[in-house]
Amino acid sequence: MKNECIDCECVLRSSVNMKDCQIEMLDGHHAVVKFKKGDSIIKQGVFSTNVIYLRKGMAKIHIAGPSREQIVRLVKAPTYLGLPTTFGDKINQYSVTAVLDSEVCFIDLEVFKRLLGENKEFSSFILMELCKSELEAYRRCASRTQKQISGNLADVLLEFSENLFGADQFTLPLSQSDIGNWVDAGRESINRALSGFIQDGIIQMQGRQVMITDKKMLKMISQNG
Amino acid sequence: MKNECIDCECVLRSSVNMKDCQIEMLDGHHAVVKFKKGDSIIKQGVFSTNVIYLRKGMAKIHIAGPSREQIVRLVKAPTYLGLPTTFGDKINQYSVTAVLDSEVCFIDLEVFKRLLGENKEFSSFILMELCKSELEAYRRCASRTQKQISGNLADVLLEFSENLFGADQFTLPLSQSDIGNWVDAGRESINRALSGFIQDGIIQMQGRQVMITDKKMLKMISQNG
DNA sequence: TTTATTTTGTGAGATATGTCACATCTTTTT
DNA sequence: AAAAAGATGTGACATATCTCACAAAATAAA
Repeated sequence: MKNECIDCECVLRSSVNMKDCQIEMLDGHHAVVKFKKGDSIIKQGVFSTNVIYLRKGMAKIHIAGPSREQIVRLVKAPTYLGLPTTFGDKINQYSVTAVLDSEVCFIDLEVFKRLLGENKEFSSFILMELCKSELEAYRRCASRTQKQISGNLADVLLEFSENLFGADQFTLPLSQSDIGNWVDAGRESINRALSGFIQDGIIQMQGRQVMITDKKMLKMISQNG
Repeated sequence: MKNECIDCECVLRSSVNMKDCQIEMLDGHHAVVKFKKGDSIIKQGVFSTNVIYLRKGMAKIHIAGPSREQIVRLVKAPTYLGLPTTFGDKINQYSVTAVLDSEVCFIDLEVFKRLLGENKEFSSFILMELCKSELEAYRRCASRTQKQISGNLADVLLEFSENLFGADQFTLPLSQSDIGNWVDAGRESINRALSGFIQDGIIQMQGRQVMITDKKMLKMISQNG
């Protein structure tokens, strides 16, 4: 188990020069856990003293809204999760659920904080990540409310294709109902919009397998839809 | 001009032990500027090498959406602005416009970064701020889309009353049109909802002066509206 | 395999908001 | 002070989505 961290993307990913003693500190205070798709990784409202590093897989971040649970973001490994828990009361501020089989590293909060203090590169890396998240949140907010369903659905498909999977063919990790929840639309509306895309020859589907056949059109719809 | 920073909330606010040399560094690389309400403080798309500290006043953060400009947040002093500009290409990622007469401190980006690196307390303070922002963005996202107009309007009024002004009586710093833009509603709908509130004795208005007379009801509407 | 449970596919009607159209008022500019 | 620009009321109508209702598939559980 010793020196597991040295090879972990957790460290590499931050492209940070960790000192040996810092890596050892990590090694001594973490635990790697596997989650199957559908498993809950972080539960909103629960006390926690860990930062979570998603090593492999994909997860949805969802938060309790006034009337129902709402998906606010879909993330793929590698990435940190649960950072907002670090401040204040150590209560998880949102939930995270695996949407693909995933592997996760629990890092002790105190160790994480100490590392932030000791390693400038590391802390500036985390800072950048947070900036990007905030920006993304703003952008999505503006985008979602200004487009109608087909536009938002196009966005989702493009996000899968370009960011999450990096391929024109992929298997949807979310149900239509979840997609609807994510983009603020009803499940039925998503279904109809999806059917429309198939009809128009923009995508092909068999089960949850999606193949984008007319990406240009999809981008068109994403922009003016 | 020397040692202006020592008294500035900019430093106090971060409740950080700045070394004298660090404060001097700030002193040498900043500029205080006043903005009248309506003035643009940050323009999206423009190159910038400054972080901005809002010392006094209030401002709206807005971002270009696919079809129009969208207000994503309203902030009051004291707070930092434009942090996302720090990463990447130094292009402002959103716009900020004063909604009240404001006072702003432009801090050189490099100096700011150096400070982050040198002062752990400072960087962890900024980190916390970013975490909070991200969370707030998620919450608002979930909230806005799950409520209808009266609920969102109630939220806005409560936000003014509790967070922004800390009083039950205040002057709206935004036009109804802006409020609508902020909560994803048409100007007309906001107007009608506002009239409804007045009719129901929840608020009183004369011009943009608002007085909340039935806060309980307002909170009710905020929750189940 | 059989039985539950969760997803997906579609229709028809209800509705909260958006949109357009004007008529005041206010505030700013000239 | 006059003119121009912007902000606010308010009505009538159009419409994109939601909601409800059911049936068929697909998945998971027993």
